[in-house]
Amino acid sequence: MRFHSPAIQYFHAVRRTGSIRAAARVLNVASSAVSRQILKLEQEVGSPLFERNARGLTLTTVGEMLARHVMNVLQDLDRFRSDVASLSGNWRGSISIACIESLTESVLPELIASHRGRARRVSFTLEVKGSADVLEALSRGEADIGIAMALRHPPDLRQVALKRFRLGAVVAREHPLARRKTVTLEQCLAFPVINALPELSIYHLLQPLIAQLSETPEPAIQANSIDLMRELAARGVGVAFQTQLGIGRLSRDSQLVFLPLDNAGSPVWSDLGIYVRAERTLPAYTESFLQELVRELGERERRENAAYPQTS
Amino acid sequence: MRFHSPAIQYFHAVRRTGSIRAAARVLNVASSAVSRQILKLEQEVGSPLFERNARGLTLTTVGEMLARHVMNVLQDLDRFRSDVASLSGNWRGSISIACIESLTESVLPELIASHRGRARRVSFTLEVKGSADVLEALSRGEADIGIAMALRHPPDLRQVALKRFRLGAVVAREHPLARRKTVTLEQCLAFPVINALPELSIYHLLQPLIAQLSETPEPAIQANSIDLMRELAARGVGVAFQTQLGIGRLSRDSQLVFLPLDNAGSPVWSDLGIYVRAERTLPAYTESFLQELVRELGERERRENAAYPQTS
DNA sequence: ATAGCCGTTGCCGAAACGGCATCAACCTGT
DNA sequence: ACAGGTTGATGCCGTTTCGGCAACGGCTAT
Repeated sequence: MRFHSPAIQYFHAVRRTGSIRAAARVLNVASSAVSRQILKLEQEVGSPLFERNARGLTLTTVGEMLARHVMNVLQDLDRFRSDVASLSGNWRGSISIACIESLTESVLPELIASHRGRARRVSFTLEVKGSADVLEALSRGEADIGIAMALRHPPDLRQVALKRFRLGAVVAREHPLARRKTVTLEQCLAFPVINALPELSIYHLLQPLIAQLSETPEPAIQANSIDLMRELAARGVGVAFQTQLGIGRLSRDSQLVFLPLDNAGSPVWSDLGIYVRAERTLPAYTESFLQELVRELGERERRENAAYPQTS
Repeated sequence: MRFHSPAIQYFHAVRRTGSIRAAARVLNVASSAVSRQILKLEQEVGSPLFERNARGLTLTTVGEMLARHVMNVLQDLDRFRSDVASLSGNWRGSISIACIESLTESVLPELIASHRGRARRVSFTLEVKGSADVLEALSRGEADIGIAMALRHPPDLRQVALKRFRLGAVVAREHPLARRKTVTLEQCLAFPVINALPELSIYHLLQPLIAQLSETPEPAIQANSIDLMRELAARGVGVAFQTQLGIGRLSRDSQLVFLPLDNAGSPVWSDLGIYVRAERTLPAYTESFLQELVRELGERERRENAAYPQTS
């Protein structure tokens, strides 16, 4: 089903790999063929699409415009293909998800397992990144669905849903704070804390609050892995900070306790956004999974806010 | 700038014309070439795209899916082209509008004249149709912007804006009703009325109200042209019904009087929708005009509702 | 039956495509 | 400064694809 000019796919491959020869290797054709198609494209557009650097190619402004168009075409072609396939009962396809680490502990595994139980023919590609990288992967067409902290998103992305979860302290069951219902930041800083490094968005949520405090907390542990921070907290090393999304299993085993943060009487929110490329219609199977994802996150948001009502 | 496989454009032409030979004439190629490209497409999709009837071709279900994809591709290609052109200062393009008759008297002419004054390189194609036909032309990709009565629109269209205007009676200056501020339907029916035929949406707005009345009005004049009905009213033939949108000029000359309809104390609304194909990003110059259109209609809506406040 | 339109097919020349070998330009490590 | 590797571009040539012409069979309306 290749009824689009080879130039389109060649251009797409060159953009992704950043090199004509690398693209040729991926495409299993001679590099000269790729080079010629790119030259032909540039001649027809009437403007160079790449800047020829010594080490590979970089998109020009016009090139980026064409990249957008080509991405729209290829993604819509995918949708068309899946539409045709689902017509003959072949409900199959592949969904690529880019998300931040908070989702990996319980939300995504459970959701995908349940979805695969119903639709075996849908395969998944999962990539864990920082929030900014999630949005960029989405923009570059390397993922279908993105889940990230709700930063300001570029206009080529569409925010499908926005869910807010309470940020809280995570401590071991035996920790002195474990009996409280909520904690303030000051109370936490009396103990060793496990801080997030700046590459995690938790850092940017907490830093302004810490800066407001008079005393500077003693440095304890800094890490860039939510998973690692959680395991450290479980072993009583200190107080970690995250949303309840990431501690489902350990919390069930009663090893960890989640204590919502109380910042001068008001909760500290962590906003999670679900994103999709704006200029795109999703294949039916992707749209279906997306709906489940939104529903599940909404359900968790509701449950947590019921468990820890704002007036506490 | 033809970097898409000829099959795409051939398919598009065949879908529009409904015949291979007609498409070949439009494309200035031999019919055999078109036939072969269609056959090749069907082979690669693995399913027939057209039903070969004795008199031309009709899309199959798969064919309609491909038509959607091809429309997305070609419309997005247009946007890309205009993006590139506007980069080098060539702000040019063409906007195709399908709208109902109410807009032709004053809204569209003024808006287009003013827009052309600023952007000479943008050309317009205007087609006046019934509301249902406006939506269909939009779905079929034959228009960029559609203005129609706000019916239930198909999911492949996006309602950019919804403006409501009061339906009213239109009478000549000398008409006995002309001194009133508002009128009821019964008051109008005491005089000869100029009815809309069912192909006009005004018919469907008024018919339910007329049906509620005890007496059946005597038939006077029925017409399917808003323009004609207005001119008849101006000559004192009877009472016509429409929104104030269509009587700008004659009203300024004080030949016509607009009397908002009062139906048991509440106004009769005529909802006007502005539509665009959903799976599409508009070229910058089209988007720009669309914004002006929405703003202008919003302005008129505001002005009229101020002139005839609901509590009258 | 005839004339006209329809889509399809065989044939052939023209254009486009891809592979191979080669070139000049550039970066990198010594 | 030099050699080795990598980059994209180009000339040559066989293969594939495309498009025009003419003819064929199927269908409709007169």
